[in-house]
Amino acid sequence: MEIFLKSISALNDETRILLLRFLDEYGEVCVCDMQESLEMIQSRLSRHLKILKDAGFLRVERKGTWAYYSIRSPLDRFRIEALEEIKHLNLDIPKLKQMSKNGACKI
Amino acid sequence: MEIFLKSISALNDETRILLLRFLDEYGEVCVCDMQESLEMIQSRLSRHLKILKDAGFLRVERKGTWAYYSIRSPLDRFRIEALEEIKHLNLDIPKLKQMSKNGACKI
DNA sequence: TTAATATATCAATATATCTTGATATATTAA
DNA sequence: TTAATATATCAAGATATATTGATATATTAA
Repeated sequence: MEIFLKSISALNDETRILLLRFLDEYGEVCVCDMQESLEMIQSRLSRHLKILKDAGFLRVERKGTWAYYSIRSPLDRFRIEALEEIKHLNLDIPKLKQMSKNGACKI
Repeated sequence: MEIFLKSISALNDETRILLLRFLDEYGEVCVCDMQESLEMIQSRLSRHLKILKDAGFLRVERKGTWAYYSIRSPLDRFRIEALEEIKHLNLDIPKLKQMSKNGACKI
């Protein structure tokens, strides 16, 4: 599918809108911390992160066992405006729980 | 639904992407001409036009029996960028058939 | 290499959206 | 007002997408 159409269908989901807002807020977050913070089961989270990455919104960096996701940079103007609009939605952003620090993550 | 989310779900359909591109190309077009040009049955066309209008992309002006649709102006930056992206998709735009002129429209 | 943890993918069901044909409403002209 | 044309909405089945639990793969440490 064309990348713009992919972006649109990626944005067309409340879970993914929240993921974008969350990462926009906290920067670089590992999957296990997202599971805790957003209270999502792993398969669901992983699926949506992949869709956002394939649509050009996210980048991943692996550090050992963990995968750290963040908003890709630089973004094109369409995606920048989309993130701007998402910011204006005034969503409730869950607090970031950093289980990965001090090795407390046992997921 | 929030207007931005409406825009996203409005864009998440190939038929509507084509309608936007078509109106971006030809300006102000009446529904009966769109039916002819795009070879869509009336109910389908009407449904998609309503979704695009409710999402803030289109405006309608009634002139007698006919309803003329066009891209709304001014548009916010997100929608401008979206239209720009759609332009770059290089879609095949059907020729405009103006049956409404000279009263030839008998749909 | 093995065990433990983290992440990705698969398959089935549930949910949402599109298309179509039928019907309802609106406008104009006779 | 009635007839004709244009547009909008409704309801049903068809199609696409999301969620979930199960399973597969990858990485690290012992």
